Amino acid sequence: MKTTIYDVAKAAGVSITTVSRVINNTGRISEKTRQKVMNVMKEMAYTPNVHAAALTGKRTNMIALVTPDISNPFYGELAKSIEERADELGFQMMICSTDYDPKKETKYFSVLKQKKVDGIIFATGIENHDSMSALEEIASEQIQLAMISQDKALLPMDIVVMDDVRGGYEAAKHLLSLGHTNIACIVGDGSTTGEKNRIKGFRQAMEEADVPIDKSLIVPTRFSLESGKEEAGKLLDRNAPTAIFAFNDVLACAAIQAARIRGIKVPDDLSIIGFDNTILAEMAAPPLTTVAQPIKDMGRSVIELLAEAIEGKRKTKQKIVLPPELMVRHSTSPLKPRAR
Amino acid sequence: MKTTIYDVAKAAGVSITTVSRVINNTGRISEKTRQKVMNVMKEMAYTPNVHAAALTGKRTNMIALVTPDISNPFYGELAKSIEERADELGFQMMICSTDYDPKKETKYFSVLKQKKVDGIIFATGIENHDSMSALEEIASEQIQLAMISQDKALLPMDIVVMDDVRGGYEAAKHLLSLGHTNIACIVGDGSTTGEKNRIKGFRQAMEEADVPIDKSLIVPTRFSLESGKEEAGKLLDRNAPTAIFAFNDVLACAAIQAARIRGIKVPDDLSIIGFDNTILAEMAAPPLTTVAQPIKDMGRSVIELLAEAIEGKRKTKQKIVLPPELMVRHSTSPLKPRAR
DNA sequence: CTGTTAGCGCATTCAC
DNA sequence: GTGAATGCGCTAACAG
Repeated sequence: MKTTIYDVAKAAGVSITTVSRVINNTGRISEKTRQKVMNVMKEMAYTPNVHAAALTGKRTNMIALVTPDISNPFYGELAKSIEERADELGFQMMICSTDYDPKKETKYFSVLKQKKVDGIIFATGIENHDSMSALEEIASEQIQLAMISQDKALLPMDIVVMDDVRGGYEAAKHLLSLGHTNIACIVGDGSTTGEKNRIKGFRQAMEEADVPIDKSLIVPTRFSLESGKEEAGKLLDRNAPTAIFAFNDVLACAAIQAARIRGIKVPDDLSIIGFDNTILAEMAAPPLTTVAQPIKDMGRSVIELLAEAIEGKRKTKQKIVLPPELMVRHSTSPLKPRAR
Repeated sequence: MKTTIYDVAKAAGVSITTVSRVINNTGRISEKTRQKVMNVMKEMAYTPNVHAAALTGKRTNMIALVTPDISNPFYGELAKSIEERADELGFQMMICSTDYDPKKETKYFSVLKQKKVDGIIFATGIENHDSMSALEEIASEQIQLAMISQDKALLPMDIVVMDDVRGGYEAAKHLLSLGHTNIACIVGDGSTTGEKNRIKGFRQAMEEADVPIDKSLIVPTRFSLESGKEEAGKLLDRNAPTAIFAFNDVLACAAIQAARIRGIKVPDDLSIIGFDNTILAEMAAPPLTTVAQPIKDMGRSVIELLAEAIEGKRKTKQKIVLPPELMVRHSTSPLKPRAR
């Protein structure tokens, strides 16, 4: 049978209180009995029952990552970086993939409350109204909250984001420096804070360079490969931009494909810059020039903030903004004098 | 404060047993009191404390997915398909990314035991010897085990794999049907059952076609993009295969890049076929012809098997073998008469 | 059909 | 320094 604290206590000739104390390193115990208990625990291969501990109010060491889609490389890489650091800090991670479904979101909040996770990291906005009330209960139960890669927390929580304004700015700047002025943007549905900020940065750079922005060159998509190909295709048929700023690597790949079908050469006839720097950027042909999000750092930062909050080391919420980094590869090139 | 089963019982004017019964749908209760209790629970927004329940031996509804690397699209997509079905079946999923580190593996096994997860799905082989003893304890504690995409279970467990022999066979067959005979294979370190079987299938097809196999055309890699590019490059410099069978999509992309650098056109001068059919296959330029693993089905199948085992519906272990599917895209083409 | 009671394994006052 | 006793919230005999 499973060995309990009683078994250990008996074998060590002490009370369960003493055993509990050496486990949690609380109270005062003589070095001698501590050693004895430790040895017995090792011999019996004793591991405390987490649920019994949780029942008395102890932490569960579980955190949850709420993400729209783990199969998306960006979230996959994010999850990995969080998991790595979480493991080091002694936390296990539950994955909640909402699949952009508000119902699933709400449902998950309910189980997270039940499971008494120590903290939750949102890699998605919280869109659903029903979710909000569930979330408020969660917050009132001492469960710590944090948000990553989004900046629309409706409740007080720690936040880690990248400087999207600067990201958009640098992307535009790069293209401008190569001589491009006829630049299109392939965006998503425009709802996320990230997108809005990227556009803002883009505008800023264009204004500084005194290049007017043609609104017909800003094309929305559903953030998917299919949708990206379609919209990029229409764009290329309609206008003739010499450069495209895609708001993520998937859309950049889509643009490459759309160009390819039309016999437009990247980067010779058309420069394309992506965003995120996921594995796709390396894989693409040609390899993608892209604005890198510091995924690893972002992941580490959130979980560290969250851990601090869980341990009660800090009561004030914090916001960390990390800088983007331009990765120049081979999908962008100087504007050719007689291009298109 | 958190509302407990006592609060509900009091408010409903019944005993906690009755409440427990309606929660778990056990025993016989009059429809009337059941309704009453249900209403009260809803009004009070009561959710049972999972830990208290677990303490009495009830299931935790937690399962764990042990994977080498969730940031790898293949495992990401696998995780997603498992999570989706798990959610439907009422299970939450913990992610354990071992990062190919035996120590982390062992450590995870220990916490999984503590947490009393209902079941564990291995998407990795179990390599570590220390892990084995930990695993045996786990198995002895009623925790159900399953393995996916690998077939080297050291303990009895349910298994879901793809027919890799056939996958290798179909890849070779496809290339042969296009007229290729000078075919190279880019493999990994050769350790997994999947690889061995793919080679086996490849050999089989070649033999049937009476095409001799040149062993120098089988090049090992570390399964990474970098390593793949390097080895593919050496291969192309050294021999001059007209086709390459890469053992996963990452390696296929690597081969495309290596060819590109050398001015070798895909698929005109060189046909390349991948394996897995991850998002990379769609993204690649040209889009990759590849042997699709039925990731979604595989994921669904394991979790369903596991759930059955957890619910005790079946005592005998089962093995499901799913068929691969050839996805013809644009990275392969008929051998040109005067090619290279 | 419903209620009483005794644990599940552990943390935590209080005493000693 | 150490231990006995109590309760965390729930399930499962056992009685009615």
